[in-house]
Amino acid sequence: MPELPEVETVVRDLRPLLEGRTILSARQSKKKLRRPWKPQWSAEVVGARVAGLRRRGKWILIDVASPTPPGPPSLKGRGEIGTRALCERFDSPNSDSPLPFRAGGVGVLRLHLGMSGQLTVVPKSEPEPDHLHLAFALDNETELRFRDHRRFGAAELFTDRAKLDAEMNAELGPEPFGIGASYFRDAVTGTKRNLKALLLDQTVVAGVGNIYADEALFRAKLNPGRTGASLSEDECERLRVAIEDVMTRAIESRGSTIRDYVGGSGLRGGFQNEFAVYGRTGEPCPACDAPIALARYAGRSSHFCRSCQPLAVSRQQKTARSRKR
DNA sequence: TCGGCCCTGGGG
DNA sequence: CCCCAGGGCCGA
Repeated sequence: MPELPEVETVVRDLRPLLEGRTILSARQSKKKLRRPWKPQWSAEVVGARVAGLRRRGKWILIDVASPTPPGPPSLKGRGEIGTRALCERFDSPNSDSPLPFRAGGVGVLRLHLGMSGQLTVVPKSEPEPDHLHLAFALDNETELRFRDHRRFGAAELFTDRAKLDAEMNAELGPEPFGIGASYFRDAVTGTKRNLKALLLDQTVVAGVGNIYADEALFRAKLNPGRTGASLSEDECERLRVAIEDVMTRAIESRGSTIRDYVGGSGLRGGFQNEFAVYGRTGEPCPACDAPIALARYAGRSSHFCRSCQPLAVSRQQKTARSRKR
């Protein structure tokens, strides 16, 4: 489901709700995610303070100050948490004594929303939804909930932040904002893969998924089936700008909600109302009224305008060009 | 480099 | 029943 704009919206929503808060207890469902949360991680994060929220590509990164290992003995090796003693010990608003964190100890909670993940902060009184996988209590009234009905998501805890960042930078390309023009041109023209596959490849640019690949290709007036190697320098630049542009606009609209997606406080996105091509098969192209076409590239549905995004330069265009010269 | 697969649920 | 879905991994 969620691509970069949706994940960014979740992070922005949750930042003020989570930063500085202490995780008081944790519980998890029995069903496994694609990358499952290990029960021992619950014990490790309880008592930890949320130091910050970040996004890298489609990944959500929650930096937490590690709980102290010596802590209360009852904490160790417990999968099930949530005792009153913990609440009182760590959440006393009057206590300004520093929490017993290991010096310099930092961990990162890394989440991926897969196709159907939702990460929200809600009142505990809200009825528990289906497919809830993880819940972290923040105080007596509020909890952070991660649900994912298709279970393609991921929730993991890493202890070495620098190592995790290095690993992610090795696996992911640059963020779509301010991509170097020469980097992008080389990445595109150096392969015979088609443009749709290129945009979906997280090592080329991080964060683009099926919706925004189609929308960016429409804005750049490029056919998803074109090979990277076939692009001119000018076309590469159009695509680079289109990606940045569509991502920026989508974030401004709080992402797109088609089925499941909600932001960190449960709000739906709004960019689905601005789709030019995605999910609009057969409807008129916003630029030329030709019906939007549907084809399959890189195993994914691809929506585009055959007239605005021609696969090959048409005879008419060739003629027009030669006349110009 | 590509299809198949991991899941659940909704719609035709 | 069939096919489809904002993603990504793994094996031919």
